[in-house]
Formats: sequence, structure tokens, C-alpha cells
Amino acid sequence: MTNADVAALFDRLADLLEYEGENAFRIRAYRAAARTIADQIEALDAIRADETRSLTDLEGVGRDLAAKIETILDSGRLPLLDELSARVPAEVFDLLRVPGLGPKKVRQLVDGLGITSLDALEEACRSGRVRGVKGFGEKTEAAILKSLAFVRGTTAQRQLWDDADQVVGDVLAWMRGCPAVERIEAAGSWRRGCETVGDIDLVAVATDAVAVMEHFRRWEHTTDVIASGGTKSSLRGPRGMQVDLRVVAPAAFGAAWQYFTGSKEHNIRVRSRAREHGWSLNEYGFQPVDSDSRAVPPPATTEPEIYRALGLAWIPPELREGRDELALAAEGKLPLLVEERDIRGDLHMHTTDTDGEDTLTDMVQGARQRGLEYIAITDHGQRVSMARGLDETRLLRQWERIDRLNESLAAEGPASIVVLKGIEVDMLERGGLDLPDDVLARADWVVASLHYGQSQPRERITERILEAIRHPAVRVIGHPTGRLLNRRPAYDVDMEAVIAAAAESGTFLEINAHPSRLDLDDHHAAAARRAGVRMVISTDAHSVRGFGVMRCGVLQARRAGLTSADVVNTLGWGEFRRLLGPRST
DNA sequence: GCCGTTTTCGGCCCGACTGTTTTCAGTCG
Repeated sequence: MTNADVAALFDRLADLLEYEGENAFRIRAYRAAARTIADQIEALDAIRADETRSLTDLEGVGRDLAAKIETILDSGRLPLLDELSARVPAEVFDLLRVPGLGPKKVRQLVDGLGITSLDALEEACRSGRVRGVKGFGEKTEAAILKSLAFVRGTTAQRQLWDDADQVVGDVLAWMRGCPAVERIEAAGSWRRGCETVGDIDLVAVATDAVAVMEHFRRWEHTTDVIASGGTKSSLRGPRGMQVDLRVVAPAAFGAAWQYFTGSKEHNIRVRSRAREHGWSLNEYGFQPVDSDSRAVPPPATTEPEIYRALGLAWIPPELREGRDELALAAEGKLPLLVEERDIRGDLHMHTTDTDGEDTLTDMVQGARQRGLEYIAITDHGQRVSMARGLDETRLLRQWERIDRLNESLAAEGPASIVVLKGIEVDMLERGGLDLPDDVLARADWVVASLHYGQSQPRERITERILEAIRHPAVRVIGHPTGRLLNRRPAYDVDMEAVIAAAAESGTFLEINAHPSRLDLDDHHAAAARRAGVRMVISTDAHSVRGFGVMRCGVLQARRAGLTSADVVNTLGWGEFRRLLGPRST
């Protein structure tokens, strides 16, 4: 039972309790615990086995949930969950995916009409039976039919941040063309730099809210208007994404932006803290909790004002996940997060020699134009035959070309760029690497990655990676968990062991900046930081265009609380060369 | 179900929009 498994059981239980109409706070307690557990990289087993600690040390885990966790760890089951599952029809979860249908309405449909599938729901709407259920009417029927088409027409999955970012850019540009808009900003998970984004939240200050809403609905990518009121509108845009717009008064902008940036968990904590200070906080600002109070509320025109009023430093959006950020902000101990402009080199990229789209020379020129001081060319090793991976002969030939290229670059003066002779070597299924040690020993930079045998058991995969971490030539482990967002889960690997071994040997771990990788993820990167492991943010670019994803990797690093000191490729070339050791030029 | 320099009981973040009501429940974020 992994932490994720236990968290999933609690989440499922919360879903079932919600359907049963249980106390909302009890449901929230299960969800909060699920989150804490999922965020916790250390195995629950280990915490339990440690006599100096208790499961109740985990935030949101009290005596009852600690006992339930132990039951799950021992038996793999949770009796309460089994009991509820037996009572609640499984198709309920399909029905809950329909926008506009929550647990209460689903329950009405199941109990009242015996609906057991999306198809049955559609039929019931078409035949007008749904309107007979209390609380339902003709409009609801029509809305459900529309929602059903949406649920079936899309995979309804969250978009990669980079894809959502394009939609954000487009809608902001459109809205800024509206004369009534004084200011408009995006909020939500996009602003927090989440790896995927479900919908897009916009906050605007405007002289004429009605005109703004009208302009919003006329956006060329609007496929459907979901809701449209005086201060709030929602529509369906490109990729099926929902876009929400709120218009507020200038004095409320900070409060609204803060609120709609979230996360939900962060906001709950901020608002709880406001109550401790005697204020109620909503998206319009502060109000006294005691309605008779004549105290003047602090201003909420900007975000820093809000945090300051609560005795907190301004918290960067990437850290607003309801973890430990409020405590750090209260103590003035928030990390100074790494920024994209801190990045001085890129240490993972491909060329046409293997599966890249641009030549060695093009990649070097492209990197130069981005202002990088050094790059490593790391084409695939021979195991990746699909990408025409390099054998020893071809690799050495490429390195000769790099030597010549460096000579001509050096002739252009010290402001030029340095190209490192690198390789992305493969960790083989049977163990070992796919190029000889004596070749690897001559490389400036070796990335070791795992592309094959991803379904091997946990012990085997972990062992392959630990072996590479301890290999003297290997500098960094590439995309350490192998996950592809929305496409493929991570392989089964003991990341605690990987992080501990990397800390011991001084091997770096990669934060692969590709929008579908972002691997390490924020939890693992944060754990690596705590263990003293330094990381490398790399684009894994397969073309000059591919350099553009660096910002995605930086966002992920920021979400992990990384400073520039945690990221090796923020070093200038002089320092980075010293770190490489005497072998390099 | 959790939590506590006000509390071991009684709180737990807060508001907009919609549809179906005729004052509000449900959903969503």
C-alpha cells in the first residue's frame, strides 16, 4: 500500500459519504487527510514503524483516521469503505462527472428514477421523466442533455499547463481589447503554475461590467455560454476548457485576485487566519467578524496588503497549496524562488544525430540566442534504437565536431557559448549502461535515463537507477520517474531510496521541463531539496523551439520551493566548470 | 472527523449563479 493508494481510498470514501449526505465537515476531514497523505513522500509504514513519531503528527489525521490508516496498511482494506461501496451503486460516479450534477441531485435521480448509467439518464431526459423529480424542471433536463454531450465528447481531462497557457494568452489579449476593461489578470491553477490546468479564471476591474461580460461572450473561441450574471460569467472555450470571468471594483482587486488564485486549501487557511485576527475575508476584502465592530478593515487593493494584514509575507502563487507556506510566511522564511532569468545553461538536448529536429549547429545557435552560457549535447545512446541512438563510433565523431565547434566559438571571444560533450545514456533492463565506461569517462556531462523495461517490479527499477546514481561518470538522472502527464504513469520506483542515494553520491536529479514530463514533480523535488540533493532543470529540447519549455521546468521548481542554490544550472560558466572538475576544458 | 494562547465542545471559508421555488437548495469554484 503506497501513500497514494491510501489517499485514494480516503478520497473514494469521501465521495461515498458525500453521496450519502453525510456531514460536510466529516467529508472535508477525509479529503484533507487524503491530501496530506498524498503530499507526504515518506511512506506511512515508515512513520508508523518509527517509535518517536505517530501518524497523528500528520496534519488533519487524528486518532480515528490514524487507526483507519493502520487498518489499511495491515489488511489493504477499509471496512467502512467496503460497507458503503456495497450500498452505493458504482454508476453513481459516472453520473457525478456530469457538470451541474452533484451528489444531492444524483441521489434524487438514482432513488427516484432508478437511473443506473449515462445512457439511462439521457433517455430519462429525452422522455421528460426527469422533470417529474422534485427539484428538477425542464431547464435542468435540457442542461443535463447538453452536459452529457460534453462529457461524452471530451475526455474531460485537464490540459497541460503549456497548452492552457496559450488559451490564457489568447483570452487575455482579447479582453484587453475591450475599452471598459481597466485591468484583467489570470488566476487559478494557471497562475500557481500547476502541471495541468482544469479551467481558466480571470479577474477584471472595469468601469462597465455589463460591457465587459458582453465582450467576453463574443470571444471567437466561445463554444457555449455556461453562466452569465452581472459580475460573473463562465463560458466554454478552446479544448473544451471552461473560462470564468469575475469583475470587481478597484478596491477589491487584490482580494479577488488572491481568492481566485487559490488554491482552495490555501484560501481556507488564509481565511481561518483572518478570523483569528478578527476579520472575515472574502473576494471583496476584509470585514469585521463582529458586525457591531467599528474597527476599520485593512485594505485589500493588492495581494501584499492582504498578507501583511495577517502578519504574513506575500506568498508566491506557486507555493499556495495549503502545505507549510503560511507558517513559513509568518516566520519570514519563505524561500527566494528560482526564476527563469537565473538559468545560465541547459544540460539535456537532442540533435538530428538521433531524434532531434535541428542540427548541432542550429541548436547551438538557438541556445546562444536565448542567452545561455553553456549547453550539453545529450543525444540518445545506442539502446534507443528507435531514435537511432549513438554507438561509440558515432558518438566520438559527434564529439570531434563539438571540439571543432568550441574552437571556433572560443575565437569569437569570452561572451560566446560553451558546448559540452554529453550523452543521454540508457540504464539497461538487465542493469548497466548502454555505452562502455571508458567512453563515458571521456564525456563532459552524462545524463542517465530509463526508457525500457518500465514495467519491471519496483525493486528491479530502483536497483537500475541506484546503480546509475553510483556510477562515477553519471552526473544526473534524467526524468527520474518516467511519467507522461495524461498518458502514462510513473514507473514503480522507490524515490526515497533514489533521493537518499543521490544525496550520498552527489549525483544530481533532473527536473525535466517538458510540459508532459515535469519530472521530478513538485513533491519529489521538494523532498530532494530537503535531503540536500541539487537539481538540474533541463529542456530535453528536440528542436530550437524546444528551448521554450524552460519556463515550465522553472515553474515546477518554484512549486517545490527551490532557490537558485538548489539548481545547478543557475551557476555561471566559470563556477559550473569548476563543479565539473579538472577533466573539462 | 479534526482541532484548541479564548474552547475538550462547538466551531469548521465564503459567495455567485441557476432553477425551481415563492424563500431556497444545489452546484461550483
